[in-house]
Amino acid sequence: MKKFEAIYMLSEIAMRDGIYRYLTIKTGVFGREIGFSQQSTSRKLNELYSQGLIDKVVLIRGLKVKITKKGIDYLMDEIKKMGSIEEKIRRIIIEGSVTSGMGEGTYYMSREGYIRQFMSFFGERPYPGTLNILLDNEMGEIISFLKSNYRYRLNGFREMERTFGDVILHRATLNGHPCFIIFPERGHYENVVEIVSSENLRNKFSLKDGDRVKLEVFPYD
Amino acid sequence: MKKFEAIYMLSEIAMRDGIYRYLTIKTGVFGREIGFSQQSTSRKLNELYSQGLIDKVVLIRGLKVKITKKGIDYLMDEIKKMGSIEEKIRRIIIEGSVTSGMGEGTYYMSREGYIRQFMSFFGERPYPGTLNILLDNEMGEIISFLKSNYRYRLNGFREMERTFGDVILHRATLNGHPCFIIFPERGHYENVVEIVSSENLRNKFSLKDGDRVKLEVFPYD
DNA sequence: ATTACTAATTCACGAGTAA
DNA sequence: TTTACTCGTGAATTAGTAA
Repeated sequence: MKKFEAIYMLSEIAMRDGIYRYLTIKTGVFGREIGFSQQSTSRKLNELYSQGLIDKVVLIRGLKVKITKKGIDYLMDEIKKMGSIEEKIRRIIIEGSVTSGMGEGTYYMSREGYIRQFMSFFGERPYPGTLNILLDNEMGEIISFLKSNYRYRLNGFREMERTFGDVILHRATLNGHPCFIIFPERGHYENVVEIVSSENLRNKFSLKDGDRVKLEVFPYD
Repeated sequence: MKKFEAIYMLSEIAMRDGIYRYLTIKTGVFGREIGFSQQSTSRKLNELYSQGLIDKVVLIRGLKVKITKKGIDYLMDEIKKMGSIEEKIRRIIIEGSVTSGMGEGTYYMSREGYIRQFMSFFGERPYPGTLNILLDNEMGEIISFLKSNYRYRLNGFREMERTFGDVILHRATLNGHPCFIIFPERGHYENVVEIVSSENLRNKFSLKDGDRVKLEVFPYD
């Protein structure tokens, strides 16, 4: 039996609380639940048993199984692996360098229409200006991911005959400092992202154009 | 392809950073790494592609793959499942009722030989007495697990012609209050566990014999 | 050189059934 | 009744190649 299949079997037993105490099952019923025939389930459980991953006692009707220490270790390994994958998913690391432009972003982030929504999400008032980061090449993929998979979005509005579009926001850190990364929902095909924070990050970190920075974006937070 | 196999494939891609950016692979090499032939790997990747779980572009030599949003969601589901299993593994819940006996345990936990080791592990001095809990039936399995899978162990010693044996310790909580559960390494076949804490738990919670309590044991902490 | 098709092979699956 | 064995069947795998 392939390792990932053993993990699947063990996790199905674990979810039914067969970890520290015996779980009573019938190969027929259990098999139907996990997608195998009675015979295959019996065979697979015996295989797990002979690998020392589960304890198994045959009863008059049915059997009781329990994951062994070795089985728990086996599961724990897989859990750790999944944990490291979760980290990769939850924390996107992108690098780039500071570029000039407190222009357009500043104008945008001083519109009360956006600020009100921003404050209702995060409870803090953004510094009325953005820090622009020119991303290293090949980061465009990530931008397009962040544009279509977001948690926070500021609705657009009209103000004095001008239309302001929807804006997408992600929690992020710049050199470890909490901030937000924003994109206009439409347009924006360049390799530049804008950073918003309650502070003036350019001053706070004494950033000059061309300085390297590390951004971590948290699309699931 | 079975779901758990798709998860396996996706996690192998994820671990190679094929999450937000394209990962360049060759079906032959990648296949060897993950335990399949070149042909099977090609077939499986195409299957993932037709299920919308990965993006895939064939290059002149090799191909580039990237997990899609759908694939990430798929992985995230599995990660959550593993997280819930981890909880079950790390937190063993047992219930029982208070029983009398500040006797033997008290004598033991006032021996400096044990106290010194206890303090070097946990930095606190145990109250010189134990609270005994009679476990509900069928908990014996768990005791035997905790006896053989421990993190903390106090070495035995000789004192005034008497031999004190090794003692096994686990972090735990009693009704949510941090404490320790102890067993003598040898003997102890009853259905009773002893609880040690820096405080007198019986007084703190006004426990009388027969009162129901909930214990959580953390064998991995 | 590398993917992916086709064909040969294997081995996993489940029906039937003994225990 | 339910497990688990035997065995026929077919799906999955890989070897051989075409593209």
